Amino acid sequence: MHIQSNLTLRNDLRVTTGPGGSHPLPTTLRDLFGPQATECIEQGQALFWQSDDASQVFEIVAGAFRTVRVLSDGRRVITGFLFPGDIVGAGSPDRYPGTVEALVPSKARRLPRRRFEAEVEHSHSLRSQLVAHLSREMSAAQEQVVLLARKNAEERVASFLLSLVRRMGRSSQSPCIAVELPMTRLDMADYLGLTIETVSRVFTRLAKRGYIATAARHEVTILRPTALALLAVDDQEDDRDDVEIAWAS
Amino acid sequence: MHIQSNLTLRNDLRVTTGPGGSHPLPTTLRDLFGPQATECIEQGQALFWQSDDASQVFEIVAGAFRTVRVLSDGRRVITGFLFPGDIVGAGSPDRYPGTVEALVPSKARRLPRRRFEAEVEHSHSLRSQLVAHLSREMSAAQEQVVLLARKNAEERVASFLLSLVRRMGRSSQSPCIAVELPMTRLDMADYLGLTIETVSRVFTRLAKRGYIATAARHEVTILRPTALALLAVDDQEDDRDDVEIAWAS
DNA sequence: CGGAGTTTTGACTGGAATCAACTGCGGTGG
DNA sequence: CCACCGCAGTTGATTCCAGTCAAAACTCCG
Repeated sequence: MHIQSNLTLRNDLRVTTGPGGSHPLPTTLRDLFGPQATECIEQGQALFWQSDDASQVFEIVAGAFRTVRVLSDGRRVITGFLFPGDIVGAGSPDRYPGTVEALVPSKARRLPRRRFEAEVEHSHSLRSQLVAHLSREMSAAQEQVVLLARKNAEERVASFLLSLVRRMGRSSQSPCIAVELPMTRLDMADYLGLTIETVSRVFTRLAKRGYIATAARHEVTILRPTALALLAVDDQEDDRDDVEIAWAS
Repeated sequence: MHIQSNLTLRNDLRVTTGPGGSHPLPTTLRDLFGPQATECIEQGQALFWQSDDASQVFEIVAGAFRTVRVLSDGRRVITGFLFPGDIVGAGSPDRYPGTVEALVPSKARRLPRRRFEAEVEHSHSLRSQLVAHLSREMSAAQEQVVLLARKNAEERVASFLLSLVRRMGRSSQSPCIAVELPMTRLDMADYLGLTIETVSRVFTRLAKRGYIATAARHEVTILRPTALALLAVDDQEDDRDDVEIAWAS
């Protein structure tokens, strides 16, 4: 029951403006989106809505997104943020579990779910990548559960900032790290299970203590990463043994 | 293309807990564990520990388990409970994300992960079941995120009780439902992001209002399921279209 | 400059945590 | 049998962290 449709699926659409260049064979999940057209999503626009038929899988190409759930009485929860390279919709065979909205003008590619699944079906490597992908999503969700169940406001914000650093990757290995915050304070609050006021207060408190500096509205500089990591508690306990903490007063 | 017809398998219970029925072909993930020996795990004993090499996959046969994470300073979080029929360890290719401990004397079967993966590799049907399984785990985790981020103590307890009813299955369709609680108040508290005292207070409050009755220590009767469902808010918003809101005063 | 939306700051409130005492129950053994 | 213990759970008094309400300050626009 093998179908050697790799060639037919790739068609002969040229890869347009992709940062990746040529794609001889889909060796990663991302590569599957190579031939797809890049769509522009303006700020606030949704990629898809909660409970929609999950008929498409998306790759984020540029910008940033939030995944939103809303309770019947209006309470809002953001279950995650999406950044370039992320794939969304792969783990929901039925309905999308939340609405995905662009935080800033963004770009994405889409693939019909049947195409995505067919491709994954053909390749052992892609299959294990998919499982690994779902596993990573799961452990992120569990980390969030720990944060919401047992961390206080400061610990939540500290964990959040560090997770952003980890995902966006620190460019230089300088002691201070600049982090872009494409989301608003409200988005952070709804992600961290806090209010906008509490998030704001924690930011100023951390700034006064010299842990961070809030340059522009949507940018934070982390001045003392190790101190912040202490605040964040066990933030995803890697068994790193290079703990080496700087006890600067 | 041949994509359809992989959804034909219904996930839920067929003849389970039968003492060693015949297993002609593994058609469900559970069937894979059929030939394995059933191990007895006594109360408090762990099936595996957080950060252990995830070299085994388990099927819960009898009893009940909790999945525990502990922060460095001792704060405890229970990320989930496991009941007969559940499969655990399938979604963690690397390390187990938490410690799984028996709440009561329990039984389980184990399969080496390589065997599990090899079997799944052979069968298209098992593969899609695995994805469905991971997807269900994911949506449970997200439901927990919503609960922890935005629900108050009463709503959390109400949601919890209803989720137990949903999982254990109401035996009779009588208006009142007896639910067994194999876990202690502390377990519930650590699952719901509350303290033991708050859980206790909410139980008595719900009992005084006639929503539930606490018969024995480890048993609750739900007297008014629909009232409790209202309290639980949007508890996993099925897209029921019989919304029909009563705008009483 | 003005106006709307976002963020910050302040005063006060409230719900859950904390601290502490008590109850009830099951087991154990005198 | 019952006195004793220990544990799980309940109840009460008080505290405190984050929420709420309100207003001011800042930004980004035209």
